[in-house]
Amino acid sequence: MKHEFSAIEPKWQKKWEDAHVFEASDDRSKKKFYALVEFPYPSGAGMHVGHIKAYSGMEVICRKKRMEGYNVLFPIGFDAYGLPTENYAIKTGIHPREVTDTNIARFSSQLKRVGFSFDWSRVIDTTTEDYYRWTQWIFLKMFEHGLAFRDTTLVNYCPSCKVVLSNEDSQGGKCDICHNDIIQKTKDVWYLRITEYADKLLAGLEEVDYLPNVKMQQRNWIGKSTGAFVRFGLKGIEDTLRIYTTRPDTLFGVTFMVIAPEHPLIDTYADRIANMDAIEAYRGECAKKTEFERTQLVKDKTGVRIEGITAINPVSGKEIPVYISDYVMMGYGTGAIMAVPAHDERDYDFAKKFGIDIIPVIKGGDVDTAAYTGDGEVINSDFLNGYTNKQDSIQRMIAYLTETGVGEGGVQYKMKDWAFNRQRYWGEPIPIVHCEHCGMVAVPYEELPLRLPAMKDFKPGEGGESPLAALPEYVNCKCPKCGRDAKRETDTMPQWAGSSWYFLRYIDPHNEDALADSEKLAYWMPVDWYNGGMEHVTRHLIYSRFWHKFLYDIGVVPCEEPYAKRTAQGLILGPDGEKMSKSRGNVVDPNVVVEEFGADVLRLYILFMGDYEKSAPWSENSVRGCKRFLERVAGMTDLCQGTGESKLASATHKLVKKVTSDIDNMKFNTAIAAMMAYVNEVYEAKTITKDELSVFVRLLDPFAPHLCEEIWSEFLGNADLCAVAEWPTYDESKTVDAVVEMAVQVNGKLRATVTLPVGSDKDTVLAAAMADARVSSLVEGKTVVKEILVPNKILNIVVK
RNA sequence: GCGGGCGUGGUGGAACGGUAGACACGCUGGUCUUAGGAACCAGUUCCGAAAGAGUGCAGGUUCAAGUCCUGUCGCCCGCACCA
Repeated sequence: MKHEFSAIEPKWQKKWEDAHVFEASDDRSKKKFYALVEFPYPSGAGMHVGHIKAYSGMEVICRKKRMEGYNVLFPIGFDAYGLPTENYAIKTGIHPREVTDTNIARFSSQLKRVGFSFDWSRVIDTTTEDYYRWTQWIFLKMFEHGLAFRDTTLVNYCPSCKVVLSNEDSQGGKCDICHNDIIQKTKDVWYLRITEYADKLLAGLEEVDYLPNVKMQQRNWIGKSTGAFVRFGLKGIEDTLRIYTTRPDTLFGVTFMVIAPEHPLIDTYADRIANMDAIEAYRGECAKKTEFERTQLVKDKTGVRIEGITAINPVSGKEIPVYISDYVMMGYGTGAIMAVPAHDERDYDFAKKFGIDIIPVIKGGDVDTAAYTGDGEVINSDFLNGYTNKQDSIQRMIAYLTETGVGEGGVQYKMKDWAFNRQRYWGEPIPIVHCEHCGMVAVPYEELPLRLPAMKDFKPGEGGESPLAALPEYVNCKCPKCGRDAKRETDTMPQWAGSSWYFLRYIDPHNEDALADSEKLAYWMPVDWYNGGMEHVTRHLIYSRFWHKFLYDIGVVPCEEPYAKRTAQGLILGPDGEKMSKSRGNVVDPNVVVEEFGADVLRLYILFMGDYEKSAPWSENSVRGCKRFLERVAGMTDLCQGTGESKLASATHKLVKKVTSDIDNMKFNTAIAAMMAYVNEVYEAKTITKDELSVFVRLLDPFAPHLCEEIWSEFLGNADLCAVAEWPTYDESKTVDAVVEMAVQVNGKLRATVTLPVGSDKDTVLAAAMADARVSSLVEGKTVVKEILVPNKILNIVVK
């Protein structure tokens, strides 16, 4: 048989579709397997080989699970709201609705050409009314529970995209969409109170099976620290300066304090400050720097002493100076710190530069040369002297602070509340009405969806307001509560909204009464296995866990964690070993590969490249190797000699065992390598039985399903599709050969190999070993100290 | 700076502490071809006639180390003036 992929691939794709074999059933008596991949953003650039890799792993696992009899849910959809589409629409004048529909059609056909076994009957588009209706519903539930709120604070703002960004979207000080510098701006924005779930998000990580570095990155992002809040008195002022510290045990070592340039203390007491000019000048300099610059310029400490404000150490009563410096951030803790130069490197640098006292309060180290951050006995600290255990002294100090009313224990998170609104058109409208009399009022649930109005000109306003603000018929409305004239919120939700719950909608995508039926949710949730990219770990993955936990708390979903297991695929690099990008011109288009080599080859090669979780460069030559392999597979039909005994019996059982366990462990590359080796054996033996070929075809089917269907049905004559055939099983006792080749070592060095029956005892192996001239010459005349036998593997003779 | 991971042929990469380099690419030679960037066959870690050496480097544990331990160098990723 020849492998004519261009003829057979569309044929089998049609048969799969007609037979509905990949549609999950709601037959709840069957064991379920819910596999999820990150649904694509349907950009104008089309699919990327990276998409194919991201889906191929779960694809193989799902095809195998189906053959093993599971009720498999393997859905796909489109995360279609967002700035790239809107920007493209503005540039070309084509409406984002039209752009989105075109792109979704293109993506769908590309995915189908690769032969992915998605359940197309459940496809989702986050921009459709019957979908975003529920996105808005969840938002209103959060609003109802006080988790969606407005606040005026310093926010990340992208001047180029003209939108407020969340912390997650401004990592590294760059806008996630356009990669330009972001700036800090005070603005009135919508927040989702994700910090309220910080502890739950941390605790939940203990329960789930995620890759270790995924857990680590999330823990890091949440950034929980424990310590204490302390209020320092201010000399001559009836007010206090509140700070956060993780080291309350060093309070006696405080010799100055530092507040962030934006700290409100300065404006509040401006009239008392003698050197306001110098301070204003410094603040001006800081405001010019981006957050990124401020955190990168670590080398040199700068700052200005605030003359006229003196703090009082609440435990020692000492008077201490207060500085402003940009090494303290307004966004973390209270925006003010107590500085202990003896035991903190940053404070040490600052103290050295400004000539401030350095008082050691922990024994060990030498404050003349460097800050000592290690542990040791507490000194110079009154009632705390003599403590040697850090935790004990911290607890003692917190107890003291609490008793005296100047402080208390507390925790801090690096994670911030989620800035949730975007001043843009192409997103879910926020279903809130602003009423002069009632304040912010939710649009009634029964009025959802609040439709995104059709608009011709949706360029963002120059003043940074949403395009929807220019639409009086949308803005002007009646207050749902009092019925008087009111105005609609005109901002929309960020791109991450729709993707925060999409895995729930797949379970019941056409439900009009609820986001999904609760019995169906109980059956399908949680997602058994979720595979996606590492770049989403501190964005989508954390956002969706938050939404899910909220939905659990209000009784909508049956489990606390949405994803039982999370893995991640590595990148496909360009042939030059660099990250694929348009500007480098090293992007490989999956369409071109399918065109030239076929979908089976593309799928197979992507999984054969190397470890699935690691990055690897594209190599067209290796693609050819995979093509050659599939041609040899097709050619095996010419070697197939009916039934009967075969030399390949144990090889076949071994292969079933190997491929089965390798797929479960995402070791696709070694599974494929084992199948290649098997095919090489078949060609060497020049024969394979029908039964063996039938086993082999089913093992290869998840990787190269089109060719396997062809052999399965056209050559082997099976009536049913290979896609629903039974996964082969193996007999452990038949995976062992009658004879094995064993290594013989003398003093740990390989000297010979001997071929012996399986299970040969030590004496037999020894006798065979000594029959070897080389071994016997090395052993003769020496004392044998011991002989170590690893059955069926190795014999090591130790001589002196 | 802190945390995590990784260093194996010309290349991508295999190796429950047990015959290092599976599988594939590339390369070399051959067969068949008008031709081949097609197909097939043989060879391919290094040096060598043999002995030998060999998983970044230096030690250690072990009968046995790519694998475990210590140190060191290099690369990658995450976090980062987080108090």
